[in-house]
Amino acid sequence: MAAAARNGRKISLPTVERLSIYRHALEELHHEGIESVHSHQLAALVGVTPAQLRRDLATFGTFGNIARGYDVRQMSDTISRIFGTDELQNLAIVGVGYLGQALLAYQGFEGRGFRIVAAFDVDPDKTGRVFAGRRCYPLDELEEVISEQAIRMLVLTSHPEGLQDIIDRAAAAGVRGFLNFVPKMTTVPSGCFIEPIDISAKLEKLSFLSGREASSPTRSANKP
Amino acid sequence: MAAAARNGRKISLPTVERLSIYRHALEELHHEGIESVHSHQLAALVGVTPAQLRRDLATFGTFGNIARGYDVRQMSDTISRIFGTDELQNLAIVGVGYLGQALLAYQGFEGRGFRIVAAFDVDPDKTGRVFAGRRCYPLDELEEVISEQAIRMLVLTSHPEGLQDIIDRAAAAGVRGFLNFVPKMTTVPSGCFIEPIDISAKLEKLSFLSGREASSPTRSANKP
DNA sequence: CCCCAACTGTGATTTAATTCACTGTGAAAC
DNA sequence: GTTTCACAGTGAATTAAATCACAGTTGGGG
Repeated sequence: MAAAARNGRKISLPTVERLSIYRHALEELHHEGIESVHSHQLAALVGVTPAQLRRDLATFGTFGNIARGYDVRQMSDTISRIFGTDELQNLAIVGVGYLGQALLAYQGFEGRGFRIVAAFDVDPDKTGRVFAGRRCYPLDELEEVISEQAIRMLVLTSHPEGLQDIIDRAAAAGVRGFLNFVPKMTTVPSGCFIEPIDISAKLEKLSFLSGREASSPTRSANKP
Repeated sequence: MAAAARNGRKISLPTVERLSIYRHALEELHHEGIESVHSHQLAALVGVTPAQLRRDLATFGTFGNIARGYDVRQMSDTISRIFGTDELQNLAIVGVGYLGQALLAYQGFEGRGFRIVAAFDVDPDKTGRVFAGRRCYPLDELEEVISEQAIRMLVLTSHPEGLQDIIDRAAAAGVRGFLNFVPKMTTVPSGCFIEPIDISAKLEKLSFLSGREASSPTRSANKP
């Protein structure tokens, strides 16, 4: 059965991160009309070893038919269920600058189980307006809108000032996850999670890797 | 001495990633006028253990004065040198959509050692125009501009179609690093590096973490 | 001038992640 | 029906990362 052992089992974060990659590859296979796939095929596609793929999946239960391999559709659905994205989750964006507007315009979230339902900003020129179909609220109404629209996660693209306060208020209002593009040190209350995305840091990593003269890469972002 | 052991030593990628965080915290300390810092102070600031911080730094040589701790300015400079961002590195953006324009408008890269000098797009309505001070070239001129402007890294925000071809051409023209926002499986020639940023994947991770009911987080993005 | 306190750098240890290697299974071939 | 083959799942082994714990050092205080 595909039922995942989601009770208090110890699940490593690297595994969860790879799950996203697997699911993405499975979606592509599904689009190509492929219905089942073997561990070594999928592993080659995403650049991991077959053993690791099998180990990752085994964390959540047993999926595969021995002779047919893994059912593409079923495995994709199961991963969605593990993520909790089998039903659309409501997000809001804090900070309607260039990046915020880019995210509001991005069409790819719904296919991954997320829906941006609101935006917030301090700028009175922006509040009240509608961006890509979503209303921009003043920050005063943060708690109210979070509660009304059942917002589970916040995407932070605002200015650094007052960021910590926004996080604390949102957490108190029931938000548990924060995706943070703002290069600023923050903390979240226990039970909440924050995932920083530091674009400059990624560039620094690339610069570091590129800089060492064509020596053996310790580990690359893809297969060597 | 602060001279780093940058000869063929084995350096773990997790360490390099934390270096970005350390440097960022050091910049903040520098702004506050603080000149030296002890491992336990800096460690607390960024959410790692003092031992890990010391171990990370020791990878690159020996920095610290035992009684004064680490010299903020010197250590920040040393990290820049390790990254190779002590001199500005030229970047170009491929794909001048919402995200591409947001990155072009972002003011924070120069302070981290990066300068966007050009943009590329397929759309004839965009090529020839200037976005936030940078010219947008047609993709035909990719090799030419890379070579003329000494572009070391590419930021990919285009449509998935033709992405692999762009990577291959850019790599042949001398680009060694790619920051990829496009949710598409790609490969790079050996000696090149690609760093994917999958925003939806980060949201999935957050959703997974939030979903498990307030149980002990296996590991969080910040200190527990 | 010498002792004390506190810190860095690092060998040793522990913990986590990955890979290896084999077992049992199920479908297909004959 | 039986044999064969290839694969999923998994304990065991290996490798990598993080933590512990201490030796050696340096500045400050008496």
